[in-house]
Amino acid sequence: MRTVEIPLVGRGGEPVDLRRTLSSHGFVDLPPMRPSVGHRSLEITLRTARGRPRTVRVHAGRDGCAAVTVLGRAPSAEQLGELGRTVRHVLRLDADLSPFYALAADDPELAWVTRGAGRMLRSPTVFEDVVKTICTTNCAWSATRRMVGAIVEHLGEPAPEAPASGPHGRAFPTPERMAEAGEGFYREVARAGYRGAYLLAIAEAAAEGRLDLEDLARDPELPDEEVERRLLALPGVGPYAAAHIMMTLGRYHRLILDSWTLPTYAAKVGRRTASDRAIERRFRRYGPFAGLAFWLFLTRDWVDDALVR
DNA sequence: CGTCCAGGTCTAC
DNA sequence: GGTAGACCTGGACGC
Repeated sequence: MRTVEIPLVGRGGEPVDLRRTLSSHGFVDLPPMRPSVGHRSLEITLRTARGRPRTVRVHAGRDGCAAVTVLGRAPSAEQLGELGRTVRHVLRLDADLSPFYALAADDPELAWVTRGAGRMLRSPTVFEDVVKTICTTNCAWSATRRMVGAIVEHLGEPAPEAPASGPHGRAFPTPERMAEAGEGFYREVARAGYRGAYLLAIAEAAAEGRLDLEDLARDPELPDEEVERRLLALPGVGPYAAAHIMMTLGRYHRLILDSWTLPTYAAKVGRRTASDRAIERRFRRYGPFAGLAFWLFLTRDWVDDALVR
């Protein structure tokens, strides 16, 4: 047995569109994830509690299920179950989006999301999403890919069947491994520039137990303000990065207002510019889902674009 | 070739 | 609390 099937249903019984989930945001294009052309399936290399990481392919299965197929030699039943649970986490199937869908159903411009959109893909760990987000700040997407690619290629533990080189087939590195890498790696290999010091400081704090990022995902009782405060306290994390990380944490109250979303919104509503306040007013009706509604409004055509990428 | 700036943040006023 | 300037990197531009 190398395949396990996962029902594509949210926790509130709402539908889940796998392809739309695999196109939910740009991180799907960063190692250790790799989407197929058209985003109909996804390869991802995941750590396991015991033994080497394994690469799985997530694709459409039977009867409204996602199938998770382990590449290479067959895993143990225990490991297959573990990989399936991690994929459920990555696909965010434990979230209940039905209250959001109830609001969106009355919004002509967002009613389409109720067919199963809005499930933001997440990394297995908060640490990974924090590192990746810092690698998106103040640089072009090509630079983000270079930095994250180098981190995974040189520091990530490979699956047994991984290719000899390249970033794929390797799990995202642990904080310990990223802390060991040292300044030289971030400067000369990842070419992360001034971000290197931020990444190193966060990796060291997490490795030494001074910082528990995973707690942010584990504890739903933490108020949004407290989560945001802790994120802003991290070196290299400002308002944009905190809002983006909070979205990966399933906290959608804040809108991501940055140099891409503002002009994109303006273009979609046929204006030259758009103010933060006007956008916040437009999406206020979504309450705790405002940031998610805004994001989906901007990325509606991403699935269609994926067909021609 | 120099300047600008990309899915910003930090520090110093 | 709000606002300049500096900041690594490397493509995209203008000259």
